[in-house]
Order: sequence, then C-alpha cells, then structure tokens
Amino acid sequence: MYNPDNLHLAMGTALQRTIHQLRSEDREFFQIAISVDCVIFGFDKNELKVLLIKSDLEEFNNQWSLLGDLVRPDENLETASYRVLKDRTGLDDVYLEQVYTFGEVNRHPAGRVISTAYYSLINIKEHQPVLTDNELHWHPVNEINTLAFDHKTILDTCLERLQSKIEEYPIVFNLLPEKFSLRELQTLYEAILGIKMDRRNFRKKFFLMDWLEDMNELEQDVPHRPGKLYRFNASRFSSGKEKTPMPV
Amino acid sequence: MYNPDNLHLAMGTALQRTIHQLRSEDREFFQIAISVDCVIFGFDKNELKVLLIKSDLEEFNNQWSLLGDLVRPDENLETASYRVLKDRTGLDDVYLEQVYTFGEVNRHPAGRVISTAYYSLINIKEHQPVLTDNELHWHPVNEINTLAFDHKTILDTCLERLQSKIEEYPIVFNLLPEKFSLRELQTLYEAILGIKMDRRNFRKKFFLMDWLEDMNELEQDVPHRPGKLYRFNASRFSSGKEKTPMPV
DNA sequence: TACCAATGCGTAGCCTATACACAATTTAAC
DNA sequence: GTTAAATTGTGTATAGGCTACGCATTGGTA
Repeated sequence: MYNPDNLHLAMGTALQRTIHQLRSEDREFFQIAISVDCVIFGFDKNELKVLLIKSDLEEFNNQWSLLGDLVRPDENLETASYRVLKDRTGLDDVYLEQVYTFGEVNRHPAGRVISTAYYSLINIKEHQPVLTDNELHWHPVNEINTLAFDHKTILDTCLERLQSKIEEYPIVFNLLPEKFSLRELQTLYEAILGIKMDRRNFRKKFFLMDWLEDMNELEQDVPHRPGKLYRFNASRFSSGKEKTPMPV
Repeated sequence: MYNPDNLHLAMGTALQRTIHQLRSEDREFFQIAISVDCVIFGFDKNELKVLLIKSDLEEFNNQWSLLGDLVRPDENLETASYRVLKDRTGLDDVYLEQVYTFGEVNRHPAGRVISTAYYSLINIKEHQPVLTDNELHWHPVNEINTLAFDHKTILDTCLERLQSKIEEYPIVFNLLPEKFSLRELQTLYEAILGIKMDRRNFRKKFFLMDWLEDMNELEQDVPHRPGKLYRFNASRFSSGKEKTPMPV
C-alpha cells in the first residue's frame, strides 16, 4: 500500500522541483498531519443544531469542539469523514460534503495539523443513542459563540456553505424524518437561513418544484388543525444543473 | 517551530482517541504529504486559458500538469499557493481562492499525497515573461482533454467554482487589463460560462450594477467602430451579500 | 462615397417573486 | 355543544427583473 520508499523520482533544481518530482530526501515534508473535522448538523425543536464533543485538551479546558480525527495513511479523505461519523453517531448512510481545508501553521497546539472540514446532515430522531454518550451534546448553532481550536471558524464556514447549498439543491430532507409536514420543512429553511418566509409563497414554491410526494396522512398530536405529511421524492429532482431559488 | 515531541497529550481508548488527543505514538500518521495545486486562469484571444507545465514523471510522459508544490511544515496552506504563483509567474498580487482538497489514497504514484486545489486569476498580458520558460505553456481550457494525475478533475472542479463565483462576485476583472471594453468583458463571461449572451442586456446589466467607471477613452486599432474603455471600480461594489445574477 | 461591422440606446412582453385576503379544519375551553 | 384560537389550504394582484428584439450611430475600409 503506502510506501515512502517509492519516492525516488526524477530530480530538478531546488526551484524547479515540484510535487511531481518527489525525491526520497523530501521526507522532511512528511511532517504534517492531516485530519478531518465534521460539522454534524441536526434539526430539533425548530432549531438547527450541531453535535459537539467536550475537548479534554488543557489549552481548551471546558470548551467544546467538533468531531474529528487524523486521516490514516491508507484511507481516503472522505473515508475518514465517514469513519468519524460512523464511530460517533452510528449512522452510515449520511449526507456528507467537503467544504474547506484549514491549514494555518499554528491552528493546532499539538503541532502542524491541517484539517479538512466536512459537514453532514443527519436526522436527529434516528440518532438518540448518541445522547447516552455524555461527552457528546447537541448545541443550537445560534447559541455557539466560541469553540476550541479554530472550530468556530470552521462551523461558520460550513454553515455558510449549507445556506447557499440549500438554495439550489434539495438536501435539507436529510435533516428531516421520512414523513414531514410543510410547516416543519419551512421552519427548517428558516432555521438554516436565519430568516422568516411567507407561508403561502413557500408552499407554492415547493409544489411548483414538484419535489414532494403526498403521503395522504396527517400530522398526529398537534394542538391545532393537522397538516398533511409529505416525503421527498428524489426522482422528481432532475439532477441537471437547474437552479431552484428559494423564497426570501 | 514545529516539533513532533509536543504531541504528548491525554489518552483515551483507540476508539475515543481523536485528533485532539494526539500522542507521540501517533507519528505513524505523519506519513502523508500535503501539496497545493494551482489552476492559473488567464484570458487571451477570446479564450479562457490555463497555465500548465510539462510533467517529467515517467508515468505521465508527455502529459501536462498543473503547477503545484509540497507544503512546507512552517508555511500556511495559502502561503504555499502564493509561493507557487510567485515562483512560476513572478506575479505577487493575484486573486487566489481555495476550492477543494483531493485526498484519494492512490491519486499520486509517488506515495500518499493529499492536494489542496486553488485557482487564481491573472492578467495574461502582464505576464509575458513566463513564456520564455519553455516548460510552461498556456492552454485553452476547452481543448484540454487529459492531464497528468487527477489534474483534469481538479481543473474541472475549479472551472465550475469559477463559473458559479462570477455570477455573484465581480472577480473577472482580475483577468483583464486595467482598461477594457464592454465587448472584452462580455467575451470573457461567455468564455468562462460557455454560453452566448445578448449584447444589449449584458450592457444594461453591468451599468445597472454600477461597477464600471468610464475612462473617456476609446479602443485603439480595432477594424471597426471603437468601443469605450472602462475600468472596474471596486468601491461601487458594496461588499455586502447582495447577489448579482448575470444574464443567461 | 458607399458599405460594413460593431457600438450605443430604448421598448415591449413574459416570467417570477412578493405581498396579502379569506375560507376550511381541528383542538381546547367553557 | 357552542365558541374561540390556531393553523392549514388556496387564490389573486402587483411590482420588478430578465429576455427578446428594433434601430440609429459611429468609425474603418474598399
């Protein structure tokens, strides 16, 4: 598999030497660790939340941090993200998207660690087991002011990406149970975008986009007139490049 | 500066150990090299071009590849990109944007190399010196079918990012000389997006956005009625989050 | 001087986003 | 049971922006 001794290749002058002309003397470069950090989003009680873990690093005593791990030499970057998710949430089939790589020299107190940030969307209700792990906790995104390391920056970056992404692609459904009401869907959009939307225009928009399939069922246990339940019908999303601007 | 011996930290079980609990035994993880690859875009003769270098790696004989280099242990990721640009083009003050990190295990034949891709926009006319280096060459983006490594994928990813970026932010000006005509500007948008636009609507749009400053000069040496010259006036771009949809 | 090619400017129509009104349905309270 | 409260479900009117064009103007060229 991985073998540093494969690094004997054509040479060049120091200036001309590029990554494509690695020599075995270049092992000095293998002094950077790479990690993945996962911003795991969930939606509960009308709030967008993120799964955090208590940092036990002295420098960041009592601060929360994102879930992450070092990338192993024999695993893909994305594989590492899935592994973190699987280990921490038990969930397998989740939406995952790479966002940005943070590579400041001093971002990690333990040494040079470059970290690639992913965010993932999970249905929080399928995920109660994690709450038994008292190191882990769901935090409302709005109430997070500081995190360990540069994780607040990472969180902000991922949230921005999520915001722009949902305005074009039908990915929010990953945050909802299979069946949901239009109100839940709208509240979710509002929570992510941080804005209020008009109920009637929102409804109109979604039916026009034809993403929803009527389940012919009604909400249960609501203290008012129950709404219809729908589910996302991926087949109606012609995965072409058409945009799907959301109401503002 | 960097010192692997700082890595003595709190421990946990194998499963619970995260990036935030690095131990010195974790040195096995420092077996991954990280590099940057730069997609350097230019605009010349009505075509979008990219600066490539001849790969002298045996596996990729006679194939072209992007400009890149390993990241040094004591330099930021972005700093490494600027360094590559400076070394290769001599240009300092360029537009640079990180796009994506490619981390497949087998993407580089010499070993495990993870690469973060950046694209940059430069004014090709300020950049003739590079042509004396016969390893480097500008290639029309449209005519590139294969590149060494996974560089074709990287190029495609960066082009897509550029396409979506210019529909919201005024960055194309980095590809043009200080003074330019509306025709040049439109041709550039068309070259990047790969579409034809209506000349009159394009004009209307741009004047409405109020980005352009009339230089009260005319084009020279054109075999037809010369157009006015403009320059980009950044101060008119209120850097708020307003979008600036382009005509299609 | 006539012709050509591109610039510069204006208008009409369509499509979509937005703002807003009202009836229907279910629960909860009295 | 009757009523009030809350929310769902449906429709319409208006404004603004994008799109598709028409046409005169300007400079270069033969």
